[in-house]
Amino acid sequence: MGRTVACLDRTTKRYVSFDSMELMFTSDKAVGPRSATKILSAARDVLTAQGYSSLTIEAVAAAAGVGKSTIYRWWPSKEALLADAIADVFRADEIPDLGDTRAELRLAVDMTIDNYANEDLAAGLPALATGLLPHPELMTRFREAFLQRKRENIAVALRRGVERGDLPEGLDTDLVQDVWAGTILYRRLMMGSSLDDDVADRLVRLVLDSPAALVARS
Amino acid sequence: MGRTVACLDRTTKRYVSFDSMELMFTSDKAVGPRSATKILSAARDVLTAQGYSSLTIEAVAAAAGVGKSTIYRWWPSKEALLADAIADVFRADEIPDLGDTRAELRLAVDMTIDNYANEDLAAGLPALATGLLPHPELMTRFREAFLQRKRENIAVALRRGVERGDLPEGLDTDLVQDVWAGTILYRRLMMGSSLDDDVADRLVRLVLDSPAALVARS
Amino acid sequence: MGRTVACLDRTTKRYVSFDSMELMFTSDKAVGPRSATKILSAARDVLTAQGYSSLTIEAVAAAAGVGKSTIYRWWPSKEALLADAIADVFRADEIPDLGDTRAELRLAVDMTIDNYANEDLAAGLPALATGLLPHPELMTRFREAFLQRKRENIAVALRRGVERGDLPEGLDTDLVQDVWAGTILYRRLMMGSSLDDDVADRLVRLVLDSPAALVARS
Amino acid sequence: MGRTVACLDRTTKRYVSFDSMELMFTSDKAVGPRSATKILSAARDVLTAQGYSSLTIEAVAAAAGVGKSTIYRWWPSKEALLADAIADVFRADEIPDLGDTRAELRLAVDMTIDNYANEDLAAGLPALATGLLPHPELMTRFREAFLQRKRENIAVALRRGVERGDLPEGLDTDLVQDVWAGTILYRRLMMGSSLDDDVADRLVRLVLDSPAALVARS
DNA sequence: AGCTAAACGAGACGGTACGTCGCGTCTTTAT
DNA sequence: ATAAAGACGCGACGTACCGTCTCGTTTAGCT
Repeated sequence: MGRTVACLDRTTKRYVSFDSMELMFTSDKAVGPRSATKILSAARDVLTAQGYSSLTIEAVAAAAGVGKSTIYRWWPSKEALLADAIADVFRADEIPDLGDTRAELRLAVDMTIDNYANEDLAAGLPALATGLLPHPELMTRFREAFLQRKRENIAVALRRGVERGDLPEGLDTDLVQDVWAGTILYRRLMMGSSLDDDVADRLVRLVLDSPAALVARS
Repeated sequence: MGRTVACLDRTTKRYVSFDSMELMFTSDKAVGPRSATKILSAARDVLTAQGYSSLTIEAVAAAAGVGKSTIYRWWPSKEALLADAIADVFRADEIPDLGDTRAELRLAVDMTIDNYANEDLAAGLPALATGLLPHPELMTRFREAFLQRKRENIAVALRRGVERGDLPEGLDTDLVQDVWAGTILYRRLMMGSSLDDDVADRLVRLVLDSPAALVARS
Repeated sequence: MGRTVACLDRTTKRYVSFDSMELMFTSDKAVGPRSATKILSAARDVLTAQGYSSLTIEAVAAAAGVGKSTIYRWWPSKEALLADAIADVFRADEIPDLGDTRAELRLAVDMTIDNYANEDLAAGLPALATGLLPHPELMTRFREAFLQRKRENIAVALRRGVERGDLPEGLDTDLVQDVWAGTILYRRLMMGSSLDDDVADRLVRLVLDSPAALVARS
Repeated sequence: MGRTVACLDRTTKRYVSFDSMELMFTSDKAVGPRSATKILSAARDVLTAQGYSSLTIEAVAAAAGVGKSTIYRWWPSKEALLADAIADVFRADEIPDLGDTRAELRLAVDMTIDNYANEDLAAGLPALATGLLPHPELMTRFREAFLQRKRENIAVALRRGVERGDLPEGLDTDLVQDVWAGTILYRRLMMGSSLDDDVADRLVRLVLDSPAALVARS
């Protein structure tokens, strides 16, 4: 299971996001920008070291030792670059079957916290939202490339809970994840609150205890 | 009860937030920007009509028929201006005592949805978060000026629910509001999902049904 | 008698070239770019020190300690700037009445050589020609602002020669000047030949000796 | 008798100009760019159709259906390419012995006008001058490859005039040609004046009538 | 006829300069 | 006296070409 990276489709001349594993498997030679790694990592470095307001294409190019045009050749905008830079380090692990629904849910919440509470990259998320909001089609592509895998992996764990009878039939796995991610992001970005053990535990219990509210409209 | 607006203290040269009522009451003394209303409303117009990326000081000045320096005299940054422009229309109503906890919670959720799902202004929120994130002290002041009143009014309603016995002693009102606001914002900004009646109802039931998870650590 | 400088007509919002004397006479305060002098002189410095291929707007701005936009605000193109920079030091003296036609013609030829053989600025002339050729209307304005005065002053001297009987009625003063300027420029730019005393003398004699060929078509 | 074309000496890695006849005669050895003709003609096409400012290597390569590297393989710079493109169509005919000096001189002047008044290519000449000025050695090589033959052919005709006694001993054939070419170019490029029959005739008479001024310093 | 080496097309790359836009400051003009 | 208008130094934008550099792919002369 790999990360997504940017690539220009040579046939359509349109930019597409490949899964890096696909990339590796489809070609033993590097396809796409030769310096994709260098560039994405430089973008993260700049974001971490200087903050979003200093995340300019020129700064990334300089940090990566690359010409601006190389970045523009492969990424159509700062948002696209930022999306890939974040996606590249976004956790989307499969939740192992532990035989213990509560433990699995806790793993899912922890992974979500890992992603959103990441000191540096989290700063990029609202910026990304700002940039993508006026372009719903980009937003959709971003969700698919970026959040899909993580949400699917977590949904698998939730469905295991349903099978075990720990969670009710018809659980709205999307809503559960919106509650988790939303609460975590909101506390992180707007409230600056802690995202400690206690909060994680309560988010788990919220799902274990109140399933009726989280069951999809019949 | 008025809205907060920004103002530069001429003595200390520091930026301060006035309650707009104060402003209105003292306006015969020509304190504060004469064109505050024009400017904030122009800012919202630009944001609505052209999106955040076109929300420049120059555009706001032009739309308000005002010189750039007039804006800079009173607001130290685009973020400050944006914050006031949003705060100016942010709903923070008191929740009336309906004698019915569920109905009151629903009012609270609806108000939150009103604020965050507002087609146009919501676009400004992640931008605001982006701008404020590197400045925790600004973020704090923003929270106080901006979210405080709304959260207090909702907390009053939640505590009424506790007194009525509909909600448990020790309910963590902050966490409740984080779950509500977070879920709503996340769906609005990241998922583009609907924020319909059903979701509102389930967010209410989530709080009514699973109080254990929402009680502060003992 | 002044030099031409660039100026934006505030009414028409179009760029115009003013005679600097006019400029001085029309306004005791500086009209036009506050740093016109700094900029034009920086342009000449760069041209002299590094050659035309290094004469970039960015280099001029840097050398003048000025923002690029200040240059673009007042000059619509590199050619316009170059034209003014050259015009600013282009000799267009009146030829004094010496009572000696040969001596006056020699003054005229020497002035022409001064202008075109100038080690550094001459390099700018073919560049200017290249830039203006596709825009006949610019070329016309350039001729008027730039060459007119010089040609008129020389024509005055030629007509004195006609009055004295040293040159024939109907002398084509334009053709004379085209022959002089053309020969000098061609030797300077294309042949790299010397432009010494001897050449100057022969260009004078060419006009004194062969008037028939230089009389306008009857 | 052919035209000169550019070629990179594979041994010395220096650029040399071949006479195109040499090229044709040696072409069985595959010397020189296979697509020299295509490229030079594409260069002229671009210059004619879009002007000098659009004469980029990339545009020429595209117009010629050729890779950029093929051009760079054979021409070290845009100026070299332009020089060859112009030289390729530059007239340098021998002036036939008509037994009539005036008629022969007129042929020479007409040929010069043909070359310099060519609507499209003339635009390339000042550009060429601009590019070559900072490199005197290139300028010299250009003169030799480009102007030499034409000037020699005209000089032959002038010397026939001397032998016939129509022109004086010691006539400075270089100065004559500088006057002709200079006047024509200057009127064409700087003045935009006509280059009609009348001008041609007067340039001829200028040389026939005023030989003293055109005799080399004794 | 098949092989080999060159020349070739295509175009990615690190760069430089372009001309534009908006920033936040400062100056001028006109109430 | 205050504010509009807007010039200014600055820095990033996204674009166009530069000249260099791999890449396969012709293509032509030589076994």
